Amino acid sequence: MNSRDPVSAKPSFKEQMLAAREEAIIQTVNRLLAEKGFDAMTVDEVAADVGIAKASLYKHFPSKEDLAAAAMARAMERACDFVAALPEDVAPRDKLKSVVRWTLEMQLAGQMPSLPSQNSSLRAALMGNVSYMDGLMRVSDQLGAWIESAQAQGTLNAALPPVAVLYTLFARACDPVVEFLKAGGQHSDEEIIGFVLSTCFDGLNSR
Amino acid sequence: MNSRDPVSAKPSFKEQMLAAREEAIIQTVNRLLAEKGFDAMTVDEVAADVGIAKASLYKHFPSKEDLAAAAMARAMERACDFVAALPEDVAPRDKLKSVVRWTLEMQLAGQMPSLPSQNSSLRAALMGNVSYMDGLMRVSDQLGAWIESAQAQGTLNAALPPVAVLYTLFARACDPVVEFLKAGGQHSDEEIIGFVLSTCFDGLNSR
DNA sequence: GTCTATAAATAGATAGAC
DNA sequence: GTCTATCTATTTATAGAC
Repeated sequence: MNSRDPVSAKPSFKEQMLAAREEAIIQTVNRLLAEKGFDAMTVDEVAADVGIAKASLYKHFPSKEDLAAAAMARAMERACDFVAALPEDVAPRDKLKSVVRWTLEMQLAGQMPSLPSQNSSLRAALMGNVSYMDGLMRVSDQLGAWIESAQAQGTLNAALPPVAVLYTLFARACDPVVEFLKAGGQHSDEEIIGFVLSTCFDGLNSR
Repeated sequence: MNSRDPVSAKPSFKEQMLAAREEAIIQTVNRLLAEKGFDAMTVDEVAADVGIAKASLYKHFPSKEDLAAAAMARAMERACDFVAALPEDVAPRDKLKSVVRWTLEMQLAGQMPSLPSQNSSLRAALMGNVSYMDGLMRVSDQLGAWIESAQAQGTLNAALPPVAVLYTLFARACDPVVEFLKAGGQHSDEEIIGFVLSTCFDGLNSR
């Protein structure tokens, strides 16, 4: 159990410093992605914000796309953790609601990164990031299972294909309505969350 | 009634050619904005697509932002026309539904331009474009009136602030769910429209 | 690994002839 | 107004010393 056994070895001080720096980088990227988006974010800016030279940044991540992918992977990990930590005894529909609420809270806190879905080089970097893909699959599988349960229980509209429901829930994580209502300044964060949750699950129609 | 009377004058051949060229430019920009978004669209590309030199493009529009704003203004005009052409005898809620359906059809046809909401220079160009601002106000006013009517009639959830409803409807015009479902290839355009309309107005919950 | 300095490429915008 | 050619700034990425 030493440095010759990389699996169980306790990380050395150097390794811890390295990990801490990468963590700082990812957090900065995460914030910038949430603030201004992928295209407007520059690598110079990231380096300056972290407080290291740009060349050092490229020792950790080989490209801007990989930088963004790492941040998305981290966000997906957090989503995974949240999903896994939900109490068992809650109805599947309410679990889905909790997840949406969580994504809305992240957005309002300026901590939800989002990427342009059209960029192909970015898609390649995302699909090449095993951590991201793993998290995405796990979250999708879990949400998909809850969706089907809720539809079987009659609490979720069974006329909708589960995948359409899944996409609709994912889309709430980058819903422009949140930022617009926030920019309006007329409503508290909790009110905004209530409105979006209501339109999402209850719809616009009167009941 | 000649060239000295610019208000009522019949446009000269030269003016018609100019207008036609600008129309071609705007249509190209519209398509590129729908395909790849503002950041990925380059001015070189626009010029090449239209078939003129880049410098010529800049004689018509002073910047890339103005180019995009012109395309958005045109799209807003079309929205205005559609809204104005809706039959009077339809219930307000169904008029709103028709408008959303129209935006979904535009998206599926690859003709709905969309801009990043974070870019500030872009916002300035948009707000400086009187045609766009005029169309935006007219559409917003009309939709707002229908929203309040529908809430008064009890067909739309009156617990939601009208502005939240308005934003939710606007957001459907750039809903990523549409492109994801389209990319999935499992559903027809009409099915996709049905799903999105259902989630928007009926919500995800079972009824 | 971190730094300074620089390369290499791209893209928005313009000069000046016609 | 349209063109070719060019400018200028920005940005991703790297070379090479320490």
